Amino acid sequence: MKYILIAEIAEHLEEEIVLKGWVRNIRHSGKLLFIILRDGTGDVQCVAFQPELGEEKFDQAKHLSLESSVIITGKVKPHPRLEGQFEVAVSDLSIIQIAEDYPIGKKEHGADFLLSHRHLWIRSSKQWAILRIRHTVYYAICDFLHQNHFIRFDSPILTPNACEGTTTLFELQYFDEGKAYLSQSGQLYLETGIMSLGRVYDFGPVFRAERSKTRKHLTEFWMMDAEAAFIEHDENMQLQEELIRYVIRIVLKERDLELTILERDKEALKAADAPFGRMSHYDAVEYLRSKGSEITHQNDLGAIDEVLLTENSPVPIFVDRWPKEIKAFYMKRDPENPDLVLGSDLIAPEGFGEIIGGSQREDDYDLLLQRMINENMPIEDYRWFLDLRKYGTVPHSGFGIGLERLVCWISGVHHIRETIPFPRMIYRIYP
RNA sequence: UCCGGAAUAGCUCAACGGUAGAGCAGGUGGCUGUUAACCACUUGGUUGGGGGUUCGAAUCCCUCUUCCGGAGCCA
Repeated sequence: MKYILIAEIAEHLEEEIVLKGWVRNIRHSGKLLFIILRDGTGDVQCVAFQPELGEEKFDQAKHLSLESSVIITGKVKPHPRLEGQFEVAVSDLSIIQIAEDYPIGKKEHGADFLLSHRHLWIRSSKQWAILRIRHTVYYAICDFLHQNHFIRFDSPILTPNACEGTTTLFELQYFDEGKAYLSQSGQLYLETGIMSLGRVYDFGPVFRAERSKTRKHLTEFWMMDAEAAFIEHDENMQLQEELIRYVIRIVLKERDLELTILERDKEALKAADAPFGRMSHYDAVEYLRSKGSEITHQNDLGAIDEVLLTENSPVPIFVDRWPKEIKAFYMKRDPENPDLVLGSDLIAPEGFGEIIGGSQREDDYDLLLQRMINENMPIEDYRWFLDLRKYGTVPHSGFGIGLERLVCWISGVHHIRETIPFPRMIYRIYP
């Protein structure tokens, strides 16, 4: 008898097969018994009929609890009521383990309880769907970058300095070498990579010890940083747009069931696969003020501003050419206005907010050094970074995507904590 | 860090100064097509900790703890 995955069940219609998995739900009605079996690749209803399975096995099956692990043998049939679906007529059943009382019930639970049981919560169908979309977003990003000649270049997680001096770092003692820090971004290391490989990206966990407490923040999250030589500001935004639209198309194509489980508005997602909006920070501020925001030309966009900006836009919007005071030291000044930098944020629609930050980088040694001195950065620690501007400097640009934020927007999930297997937040590190 | 809210059965909640209760989960039984199945019966409580007011506190007051929502910072 052939052991198959539920994902492959359509290929085995009218065949006797073996499934191995867990009991998602069980109901019985006299001599009939329905088991919703899940095996990680999908769910299928298995139907046992007492006269066919035998009294002893049927009685055992009746006492299966939620999440018990079982091996089911049976014949694949079309579902009598649900078009295009299948069910399994059970001919044999063996129990691996009867699960103890499963803490996560069929009715609703609170956030605290679910987060404390995250190791079990991930089995629930919505969580299953989100994690599968996360996987697809991850590999679609890598696939797009590979097609565009980007080489994976893993930047270190243990670093001697802050990449962007402003935000808070997790600190640890590194043997006898003094303090080390968990990386907030691999970007500065990526800039070294392009001088060897032309186009590079990294993808890994980064850490922010900010005491942020919102549905958009994690202290440990996965970031993809891409960096490319000879790509300038406008091409940089173009590349980001193509990447995001590619990811949307792949998710719509390969994760339709998961989007349905999550009740994601697929039409809204489809509508985002169209040319993105572009707006300078100056124009964005003017627009927001006309809508009643109190933002000024020296401010970053607040949470309400991000919602206001995109509320009538089906597509994400780039906001670029920011005042240099509110952006990082490494961003290149705007040749048309020395008070601005060639940085861009990509703001996702549907009230979601920022998903990408990118910029053309300062490639002139003297201007970069001056900027670092102005920010009181420890120049000696960044000798290696400044060296890049001494030995064959070139115009170059890059951007960083927060994986969980992208997954959150694409899957239409309310809180970022559901988009990573084990979220790390200011007041939570278990499990 | 700041502002707001919450904590009662395993879970989700009710009771708002006078005998702690429901639904779900668990248990037992019933039902040949169920879809968070249904029906009947049933187990289950130091009302987050400490202190106070009161004849009497889950309920009012103080305090601590934990969590949730939002802001700022950012991806």
